[in-house]
Amino acid sequence: MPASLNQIVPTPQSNYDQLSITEATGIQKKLRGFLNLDPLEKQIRTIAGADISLSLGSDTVYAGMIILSYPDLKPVAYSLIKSTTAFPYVPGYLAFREIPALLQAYEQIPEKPDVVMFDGNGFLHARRMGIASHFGVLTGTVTMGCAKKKLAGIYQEPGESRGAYTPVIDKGEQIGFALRSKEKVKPVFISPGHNMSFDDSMNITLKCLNKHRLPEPTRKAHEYVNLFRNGELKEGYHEIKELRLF
DNA sequence: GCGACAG
DNA sequence: ATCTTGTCGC
Repeated sequence: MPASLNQIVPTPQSNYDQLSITEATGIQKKLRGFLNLDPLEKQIRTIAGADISLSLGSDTVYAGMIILSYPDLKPVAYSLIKSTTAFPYVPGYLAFREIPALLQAYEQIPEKPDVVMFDGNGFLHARRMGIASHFGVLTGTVTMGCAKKKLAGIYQEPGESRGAYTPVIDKGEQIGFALRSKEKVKPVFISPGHNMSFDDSMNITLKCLNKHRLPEPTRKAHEYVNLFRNGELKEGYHEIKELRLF
């Protein structure tokens, strides 16, 4: 992580497991000062989905990031890492439980993706520092969040048609969107993580939707980490061979 | 004190 | 998140 940040937050890999909630809150408040939500200027060529798979009653975590071409959304590579976590799941502090392993998965990717979409929130957080924003500030990358449940704020139910969305507001400030990603399903919650705007997060998400409720990046990430946990995929970085029909 | 509460 | 079978509905 950037040298300037190394002075104010502990190294995720070695020190997140031992933090108290009070200390974790302090770190989130410090990181918040580095958050940038300016519009994304460069064009997107690849987007990654990040997720974790866990076994019940085990501290082992199967983390992974799957890279897709954009806007084609074809899987081109994936990075898998088996690790452990000691920090418990506490609403509002998901980053401290999942980021150490996700950082390992990210670091072993030779050609970094232009955007990383997390299975969780970014700005849509009580202290505006959900896992997507936390990871983004730590690594200086472009990130966003897509959660299956609301973490904070209030919102009006979006229209029933696919693509309808409403703002999620907290303390008079917009912190994200509630999006009907598919007809007749509960909405998903979208928010920018770091180095992109609210509009960017919504536009990117809409381009990543197909027939499913979850956008392709996180849907594929979830699929891959589960295959990894079941032993059907191996740890490490792997490129997906282009399927040639002749 | 009460309700909410990502994965 | 994960544990689990069938089942209801588009």
